[in-house]
Amino acid sequence: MERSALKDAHETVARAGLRPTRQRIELASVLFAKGCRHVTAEGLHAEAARAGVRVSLATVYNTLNAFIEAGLVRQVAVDGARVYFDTNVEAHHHFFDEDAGRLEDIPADEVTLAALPDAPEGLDITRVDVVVRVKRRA
Amino acid sequence: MERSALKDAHETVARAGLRPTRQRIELASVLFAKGCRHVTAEGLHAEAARAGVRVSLATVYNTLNAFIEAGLVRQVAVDGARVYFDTNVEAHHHFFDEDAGRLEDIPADEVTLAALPDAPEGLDITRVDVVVRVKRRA
DNA sequence: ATAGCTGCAAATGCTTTGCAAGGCC
DNA sequence: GGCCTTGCAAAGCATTTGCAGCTAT
Repeated sequence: MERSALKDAHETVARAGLRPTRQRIELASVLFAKGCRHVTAEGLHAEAARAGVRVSLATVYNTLNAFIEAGLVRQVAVDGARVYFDTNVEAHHHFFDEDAGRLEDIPADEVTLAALPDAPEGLDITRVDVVVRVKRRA
Repeated sequence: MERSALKDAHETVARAGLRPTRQRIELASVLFAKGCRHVTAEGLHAEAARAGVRVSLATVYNTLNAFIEAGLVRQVAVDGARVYFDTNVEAHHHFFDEDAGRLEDIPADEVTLAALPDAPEGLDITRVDVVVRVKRRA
């Protein structure tokens, strides 16, 4: 872990209005080090451990939930069994590989929604998620 | 529960290649009685109980899973906390009310996907799900 | 100092499973 | 009769929470 990565992570956490604790900074630096990613809590915990970062799984959950609230990451639900956390908070969509249980980004401009119905009375649209489910060719 | 509804349900179950047991027939008749619906296992269990149908929650899960396998219902994952079962297996999309945790169908022809990327190498698209998230107006 | 975090372990909530008893062909 | 299904209770997972101790400001 380079010094600059930790410094950036510190800034990211602080600017999000969260107290920059050791755990949050280190998790942020693992999370945002390599571009956009899709991780599970368990996965991030394992990766952090591999990087020599000591954090409890409960803290990983608490931290990810705090990051969601702060708008640093987004939650993606595709298969009911587990929740994915997406470091890309820009408008975009997903491929979901049903065999591997893996998510992959689709840039927003590669999906065009030509028509969309109005939201039911009294409700506003907050987001439109498109999930393209894919499978190994038979 | 009318006799004809149970007879229809019996036929539905049998035609799907499942053994038409009392529980499956009764659950099918509750499930398919009123057009398209979105239920949780717990919800169906409660509704069945209200209709005087005795079934264990475990059997509701087993039955719904059997129905999925048989193509009678479809699973919808929108919020990670619970799984919804959709009696509409035709192509269509969903509104998801984040406040109420309720799903509502959007007919396939009200959403137009003008552009869609190719699936990654070696994978085929099995389905495209569009979820329009809505919220009470602030 | 003090309000907010962390870690552990226990609790929770949804879903599945093991196994004996019962039902369908 | 034989195999599949049911029901109950217990197990299993992913996630959350209670609480005592620690840490950033």
